[in-house]
Amino acid sequence: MPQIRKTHQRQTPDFRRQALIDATLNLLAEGGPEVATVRVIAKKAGVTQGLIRHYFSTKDDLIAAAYEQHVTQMTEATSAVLEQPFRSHSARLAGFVTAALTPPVVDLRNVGLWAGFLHMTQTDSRMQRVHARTYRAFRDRLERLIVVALKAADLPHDPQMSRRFAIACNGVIDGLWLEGSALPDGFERDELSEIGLQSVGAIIGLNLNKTGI
Amino acid sequence: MPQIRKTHQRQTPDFRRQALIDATLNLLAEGGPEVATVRVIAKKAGVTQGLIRHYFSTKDDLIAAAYEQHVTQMTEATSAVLEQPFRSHSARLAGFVTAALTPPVVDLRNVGLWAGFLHMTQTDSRMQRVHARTYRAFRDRLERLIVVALKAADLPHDPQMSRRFAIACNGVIDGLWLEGSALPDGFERDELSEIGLQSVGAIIGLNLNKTGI
DNA sequence: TGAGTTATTATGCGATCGTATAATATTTTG
DNA sequence: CAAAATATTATACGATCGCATAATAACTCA
Repeated sequence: MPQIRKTHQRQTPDFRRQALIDATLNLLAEGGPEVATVRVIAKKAGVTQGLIRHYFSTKDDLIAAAYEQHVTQMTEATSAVLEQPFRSHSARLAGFVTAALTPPVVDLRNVGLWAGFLHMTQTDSRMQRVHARTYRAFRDRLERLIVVALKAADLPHDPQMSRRFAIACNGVIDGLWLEGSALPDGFERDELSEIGLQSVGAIIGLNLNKTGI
Repeated sequence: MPQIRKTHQRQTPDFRRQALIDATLNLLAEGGPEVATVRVIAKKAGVTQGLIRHYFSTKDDLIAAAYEQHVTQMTEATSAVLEQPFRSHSARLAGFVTAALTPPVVDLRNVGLWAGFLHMTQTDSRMQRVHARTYRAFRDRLERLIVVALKAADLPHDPQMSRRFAIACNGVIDGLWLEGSALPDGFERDELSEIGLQSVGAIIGLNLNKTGI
């Protein structure tokens, strides 16, 4: 009986979509938009370039899908820590800040993606909406944590102040995230999150450094 | 006498080089690497694309020249403030931090450029050297300012500690710079620099908020 | 097992990419 | 004012871009 040589294997749509999205994100993170061409993406995903059109009506569609997944994943990676119990509201806030300043959130890959997506989020309206929504979700969550921690410590707080606190803390966190991700060897282990806790604590007037868990 | 129609005007090499570099930076900042093609750059500079080859041996050469000018300009914009006299060493440090967190250093254009250049600085060895040199120059200057301010305040300091302080403060500054530039409407006037002074002060244990000039 | 479904490959098209070279216009100079 | 120098334009080439369509292979199910 003749040996039939399979040229390829069928996969489920979900599998292929995911492979294409992953390849897109990896290329975008490593080489930026110029490198992430349809042909290179397809090759990295282990398919031929025609298949992209079969799953995404256009390249921009694939990019947008990849962006949506990336920001969702980033948000979840930071928020997951809040599911566990904490000894105090301060510790809860500290845990959140620490998670945002620790791998896998702090990662050169994520900075590369952030840079690669920046201009698109300023131009493409679809990605603009996703960006705005995600940014506000993170900051609002941070603000709620701050307010609760201030209340528990019997410190004064009002809406205007807490909003400003949240903006400031968000800025510090983003900055440290940027620095730590872009310069992996620039900080020692846990140094980044310690600085983050100290800074956030200084901004809102609460000591977060040794709150335990 | 016949009307002779000039098709173009000659310009000095410096003028054309500068026009090409400016066009490159503007396009890179607004649209990223994909938009900054030789044809678009030439058009924005008011010349035809062939002229690029006349002044730069390759496109990468032009990009590298543009990057070099950009980082130099950024550094100078921040350091210029140190030329003026200050009432105290703390005020001097505060002035430096404030300058780094105020326009024209804080600018959406600069973030766009930073994002556009990121992958190149990770890949191209020439741009990598420029990046490393500039980053260290900024951080070292910050460290010297911190050490002097600590000494003047009779606070303890040692090499290891001041290095860590400089890294941390640099991180906070970069973060706030990023946040303030990318979200121009997210902060009120002077809010960013105030947060920066508060955070840097908290990190090194010195009150910088109302040091005057 | 054979027809139907569709995932996948194969191939081609027009546009644009960076680069190279020739032609031309402008300015300088002897 | 003619000739040399060179800044600038004009044009072309091969490679690659995103996208479209046809051909083929793999799987499903009556």
